[in-house]
Amino acid sequence: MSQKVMSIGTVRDLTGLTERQIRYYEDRELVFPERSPGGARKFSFEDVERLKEIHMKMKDGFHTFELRKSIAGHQSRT
Amino acid sequence: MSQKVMSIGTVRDLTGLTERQIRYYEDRELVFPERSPGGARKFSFEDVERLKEIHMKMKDGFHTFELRKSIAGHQSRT
DNA sequence: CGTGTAAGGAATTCTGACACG
DNA sequence: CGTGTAAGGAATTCTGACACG
Repeated sequence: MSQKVMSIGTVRDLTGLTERQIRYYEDRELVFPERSPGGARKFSFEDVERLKEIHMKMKDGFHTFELRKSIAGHQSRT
Repeated sequence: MSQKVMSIGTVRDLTGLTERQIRYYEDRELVFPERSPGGARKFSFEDVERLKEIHMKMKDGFHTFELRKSIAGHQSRT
């Protein structure tokens, strides 16, 4: 489940988020997809769950910098 | 694990097969990937395992039409 | 039969920017 | 701050065909 295998379009379909939101959450260091040789983002099922969780918190009024702490602990940025 | 989420390039990397082989095995009805709106194949982790199994059998001298029976039973073509 | 390859096209994804608030 | 969008380019995938054996 932690294997990075899906492209952003698949993640969009699975989470219901827009590509823009997914890229932004990555920019805010809330998720850490890998990259294909060509530069395309690759996400895992865990990332999908994490993104769903992030979005719910956002709807509850949290900001990205706050979530970076509360949801932290999954993976660092090795 | 049965969710169709990876594109053929990812499957290529995970199985070590060539895209040509993967497409051929689909043509021979040994795996049944879904399609994205644009026509791109989408595979599941189960498909990846299945493809590895297929390739091992092939190396043992089996032909695709023989494998369609022996490995059958996973999924039909609904 | 199973697989390689060149060919041309179409869909996918990427980044940086401007916008609004 | 979080997200939408138009812009241009690059990487990915698709199909049908010719090839060899």
